[in-house]
Amino acid sequence: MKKVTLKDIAEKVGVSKATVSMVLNNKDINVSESTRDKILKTVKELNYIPNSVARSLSTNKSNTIGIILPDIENSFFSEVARAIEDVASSSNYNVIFCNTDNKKEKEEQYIKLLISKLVDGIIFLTGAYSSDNIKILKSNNIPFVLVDRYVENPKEVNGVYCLNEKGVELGMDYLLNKGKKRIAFVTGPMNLNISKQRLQGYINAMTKANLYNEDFVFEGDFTTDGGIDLTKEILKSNIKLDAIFYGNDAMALGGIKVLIREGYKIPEDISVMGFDNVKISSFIQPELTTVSQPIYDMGRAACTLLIDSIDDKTINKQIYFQPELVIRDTV
Amino acid sequence: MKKVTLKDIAEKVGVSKATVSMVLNNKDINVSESTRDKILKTVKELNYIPNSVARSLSTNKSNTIGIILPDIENSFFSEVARAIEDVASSSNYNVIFCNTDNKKEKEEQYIKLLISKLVDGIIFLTGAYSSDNIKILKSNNIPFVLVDRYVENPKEVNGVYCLNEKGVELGMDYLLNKGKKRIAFVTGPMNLNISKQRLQGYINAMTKANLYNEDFVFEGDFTTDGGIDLTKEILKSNIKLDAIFYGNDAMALGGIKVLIREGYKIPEDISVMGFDNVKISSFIQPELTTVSQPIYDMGRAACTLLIDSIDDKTINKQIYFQPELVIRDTV
DNA sequence: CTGAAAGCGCTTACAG
DNA sequence: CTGAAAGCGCTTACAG
Repeated sequence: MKKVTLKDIAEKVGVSKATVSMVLNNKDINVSESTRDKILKTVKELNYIPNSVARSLSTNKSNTIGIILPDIENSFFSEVARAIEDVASSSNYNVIFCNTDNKKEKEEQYIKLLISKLVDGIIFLTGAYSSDNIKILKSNNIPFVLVDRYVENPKEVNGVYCLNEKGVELGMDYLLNKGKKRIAFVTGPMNLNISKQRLQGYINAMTKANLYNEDFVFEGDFTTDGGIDLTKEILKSNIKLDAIFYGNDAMALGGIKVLIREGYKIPEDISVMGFDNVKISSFIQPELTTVSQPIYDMGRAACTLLIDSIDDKTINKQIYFQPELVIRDTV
Repeated sequence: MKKVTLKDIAEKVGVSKATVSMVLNNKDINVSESTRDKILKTVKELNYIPNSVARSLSTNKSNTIGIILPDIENSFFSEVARAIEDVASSSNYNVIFCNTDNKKEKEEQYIKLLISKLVDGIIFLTGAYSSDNIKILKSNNIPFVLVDRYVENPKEVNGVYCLNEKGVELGMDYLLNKGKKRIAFVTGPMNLNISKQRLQGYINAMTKANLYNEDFVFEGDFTTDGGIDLTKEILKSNIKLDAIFYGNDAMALGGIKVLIREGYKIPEDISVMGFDNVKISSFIQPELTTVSQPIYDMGRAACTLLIDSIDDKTINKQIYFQPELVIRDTV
């Protein structure tokens, strides 16, 4: 059973491939009604599915985009991925996803693979603090947009970000207003810009309140398991604390678990604040008070920006989203 | 800045494109050391990235597979997706993912799109109870494997499944042994085979124990929000219950939330059992007692089976995984 | 209103 | 050990 091609249907109808191609691509201003109808009918009859690889080769456009992210299992990234696929598919793009586990080498490998597959653009959530891979993207002249995490010179690349520093300040204001003084902060991996920004928000607020003490800062890794381990350490250190502000929800989830297990009442004995507003954060009990990033919107904006950028390669834009305080039960 | 092609590097080295192609594809048994070295050097120098679309057109192989699933945001599916991408990428395949929201039309649309992109195979997690789309796959002679959810005639297609009926029986035995008698069961959407199988496990166990009462069965939808709504209804119905067995963890999460909010102590006042052993189920407090499907392993097996099937289109195999009881804190 | 022909960038027999 | 040529299935000027 051979695949049916343009040629087959051209022959059957008795026209040239060019004509068939034109009607299939809606460039049929110059094709008579009758031949168009015949062509369309035959396409149905033979169940013709165009070979878009061949199409890509001649048009130099694949109608697929790539998304490079640390781990699709992480609900932050899967929400971004969903948003991206939603707008991509409504603009007739498919999306290839790639898990890097924050490894620079994997990122590089995937970038090259995607370029070789002629993807029309790439959405890049980098976990490696390095601009080498950005250079590869640039030198290959492929449209791309960064999301959430950026490296040097953000002004020179398309990007979608959240105002992390401000977000943490928002959360801190709330904590401070509630009378919390001894507030610990658990950072993300410190090679990531977003970790630095969030920590900066904490430092700003604590300094302003004359409460800053660097012993209250703990370096985490943005994972739930990391949140568990670090919280155990914090408890062991015997520092008396009013609240713990986790640099993201994943760590806060781990933290809450340890706290409850150790007999702490939340928020009576200790308050907990997260960051991200991942879906699960409202599924747990007590529901997590957190700072929300508009994750889905950010993904959507990224994909829209990418597609604009594919259509007009000169675009170079940065979009900043506002974080918001989400008051629930843990403070 | 034009892209560099095979021709460019052939010209620069002073050989034919054929020769370059051969060394790049490791079919260079017949190429002299010296020309091979020269070629490899030039490839590096010019930063040559092969155009794999052109390659696909002549080899009729794209080295990409498609995965069609209801929603990548659902952690069950994102875990499967991660497993698939892991084995795919280690075998040099990329993966395109498609969200269908359980809509048959979307499934069909994506299948056709993927076929037109010449994907080498498709992993299909269908949410629609219909074999029409399976027929399209078959008639196009494209390798595919079903995961988790199947339709008619499973013997005729590649598939990876979990023994759902047995899994629920496992959970029921545990509940029954703990002396629970008034056990409610919340099903998934009843048009899915997996929902029927899980319900059947419940019916088997209850009937055997002489405890079956159809008033204890509630039809859910596998979502957390659905779990919330349904649990409220169950409480309102005033049926006295020892335990609720939810057809999947997502619904159990919603259920636990409602129960706690309404003042029930788990497991003292009422026990809760889930199904899936999704990652979050151990992040909540109390940790969910559930029946685990080996999700990651199932994804990995599916992708391995798909690749085997791509290499040898005659393969037709069904793999069944054993569920396991995971005892934690909610029973 | 329609067709012939070149081209996209590869791979693969085949010939020498 | 290497090259010339055909072919994969489309699209796109160009000509008429």
